[in-house]
Amino acid sequence: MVTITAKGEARRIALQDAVIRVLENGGPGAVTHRAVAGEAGVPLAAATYYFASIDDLLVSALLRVTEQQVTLFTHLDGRSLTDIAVVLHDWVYLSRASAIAQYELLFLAMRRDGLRAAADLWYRALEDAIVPIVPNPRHARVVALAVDGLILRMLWRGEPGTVPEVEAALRDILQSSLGSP
Amino acid sequence: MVTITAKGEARRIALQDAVIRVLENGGPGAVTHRAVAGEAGVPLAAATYYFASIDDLLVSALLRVTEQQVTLFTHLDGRSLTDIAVVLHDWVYLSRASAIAQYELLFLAMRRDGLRAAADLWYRALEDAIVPIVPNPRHARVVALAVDGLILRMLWRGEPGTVPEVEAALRDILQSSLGSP
DNA sequence: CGTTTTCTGGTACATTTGTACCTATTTTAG
DNA sequence: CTAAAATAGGTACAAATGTACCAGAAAACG
Repeated sequence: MVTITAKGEARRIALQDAVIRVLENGGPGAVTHRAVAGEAGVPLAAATYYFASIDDLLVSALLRVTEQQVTLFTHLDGRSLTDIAVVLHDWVYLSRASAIAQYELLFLAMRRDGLRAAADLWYRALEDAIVPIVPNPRHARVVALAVDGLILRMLWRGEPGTVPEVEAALRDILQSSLGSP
Repeated sequence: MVTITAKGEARRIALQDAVIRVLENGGPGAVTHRAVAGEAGVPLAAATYYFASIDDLLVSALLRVTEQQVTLFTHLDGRSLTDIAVVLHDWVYLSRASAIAQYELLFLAMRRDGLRAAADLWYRALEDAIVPIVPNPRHARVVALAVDGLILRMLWRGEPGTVPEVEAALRDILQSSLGSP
């Protein structure tokens, strides 16, 4: 019978989180069984025990951050623009490792079919979070594209760097498609 | 005295191009001296001779695609929207390796200072190509963000996949900021 | 209780990697 | 033409990596 112990699950999660941290520091190339095990503070065999291949490790860890971000974005329904700016700002700058890992996922998904579903989830969540704010679906799509580009720019340049600046950028993006609200 | 032979330069370029192809197939992790040398059809020692470290190889190859793309985008000045759509479409789908490498560059630039300048070049070229089309600078910034997001989506999803569809997407993006042309 | 499965932690090994080194050969400069 | 520099191509080796294996501890379960 297949039983899942709580302790085992905790270690699995610890390993997934370690992958994210390794990803932030050294990029996808640095994600090795040994590096992840060391980061998680578990012996090497634990990493190979819970995740047979290095791919399992990547897929699992990146599915995890995707889930986290999807829930983060789906809870933005009735929020104000300032609240959204705070969420975006905190995600990019305070959870930078997750944010970077998230986009590394998108690129891995270009090559690995196992990640397609996760990447799709991300795109859908982004659009779903925007649709209630921008009723016109065609405009919503454009806004989603611009927000995607904005996140990339924040990750790379560090600007806009403050919550008010992020809010201003979001306002600029939305204003261009709010001619008929 | 430092002399640069034409033959040597040709091999250097062949190696840079090989990096791009390896990057497309296997991602950054697959870029090894041996893989690149094999892809370029030169012995291993040639790769280590022209590029001391693997980092030199990456930086050099990615600077190359950046240059190519920058010249591609800066020549769009007076072109029609259809022409721009063709350029974008062909770049993403026909030079897919270059396009992917280009974005891998942006991610590597998050971690390596040696790539900051190249990544900056790319962002600047994208904005400079848009400014003549969208006079209002604030709107131009939003359009640049949306185009960036559009490229990402094309790379990942393969849609919009045809030139007319790309043109339609561009038109949607521009329309939102063309209230006063 | 015992036993069956799950987990732990350690070690070993073949493979791949970066890199250094060496000797011919070709190209350039004077 | 000659000497020097640049390039070519081969090989060797230490380090790192994925992965398999094993014996013992802990937990689950009848």
